[in-house]
Amino acid sequence: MGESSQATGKAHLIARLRGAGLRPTRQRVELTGLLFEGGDRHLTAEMLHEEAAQAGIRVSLATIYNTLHQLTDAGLLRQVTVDAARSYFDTNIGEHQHFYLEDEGTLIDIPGAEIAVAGVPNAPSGTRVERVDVVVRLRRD
Amino acid sequence: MGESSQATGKAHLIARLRGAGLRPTRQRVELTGLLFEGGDRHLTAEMLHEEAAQAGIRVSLATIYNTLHQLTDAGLLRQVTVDAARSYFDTNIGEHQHFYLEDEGTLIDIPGAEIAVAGVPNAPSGTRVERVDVVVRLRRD
DNA sequence: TCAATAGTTTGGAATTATTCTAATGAAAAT
DNA sequence: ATTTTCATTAGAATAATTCCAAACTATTGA
Repeated sequence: MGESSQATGKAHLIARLRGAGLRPTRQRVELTGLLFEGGDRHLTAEMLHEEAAQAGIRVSLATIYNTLHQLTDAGLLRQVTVDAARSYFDTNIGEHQHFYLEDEGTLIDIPGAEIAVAGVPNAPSGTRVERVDVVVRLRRD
Repeated sequence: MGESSQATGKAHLIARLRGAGLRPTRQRVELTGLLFEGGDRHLTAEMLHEEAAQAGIRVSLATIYNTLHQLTDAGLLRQVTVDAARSYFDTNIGEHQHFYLEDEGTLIDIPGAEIAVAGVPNAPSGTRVERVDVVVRLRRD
């Protein structure tokens, strides 16, 4: 019963997908459920695939990739490039930056208000700044 | 004559490799020559391999990768992660940041003095900050 | 100087993340 | 209900990178 604000907010998810111009297919609804109903998350395609499997959701890896990219293009996810080996997708699309724990491959958000980059030179002519990414790389000591 | 500061500073290259604890093999000397005798550069393994080929240097791609990583570990190169698809290696190891032209996959240095990051929170306990990377992503407009 | 040792290079196979493809299935439009 | 459009899927294909075992080279010590 009672579909609390988070759990199983299916209608909400469907609206979200529609808003992004995406058909609310079974797979997309279930994946966006996993993605957006657990606070801020940083996941790779493999991680999401695994999580879907655990949850009993049948989705191919190809669809995982498709969906992650579509959501990214729609501005509902942000792709984070910190490790050449894999791509992370961040469900937090607000302004913020990251700590990256290189030893474990873990990302931690740094709220946008706390951090500031000063002195960025003008973008070369013919280009515009799309985003400024800050990655604070950490090592266990 | 004296081997001007740049051109054909073979002895210099050998000393550099020795200093890094690496045997000055033919391949390493030639590759470090390409890397360090042309100012600040940003290259991928494939780019260096190609460049070596052009210069008539016979080296396998495996050795290119080995050498790039060894030089990186020795602190003579800095690996730059801006694109999930490939790794760049930067011959400028001084403090600086980068513009990244996403449309062309090109990196441009931003001198360290010009840019500053303020408000980085303390590193979580048990970790230390290894480096703060700033990437200003550009798009053609 | 030369053999013994330790470290290096190499081609090709192997691995890994990701993308592509063509066929099948499902949602939207008529 | 049917057609049209878009999505999903398994598996093949790609691309960057790493691994491997054999062949080679620098260094060391007699």
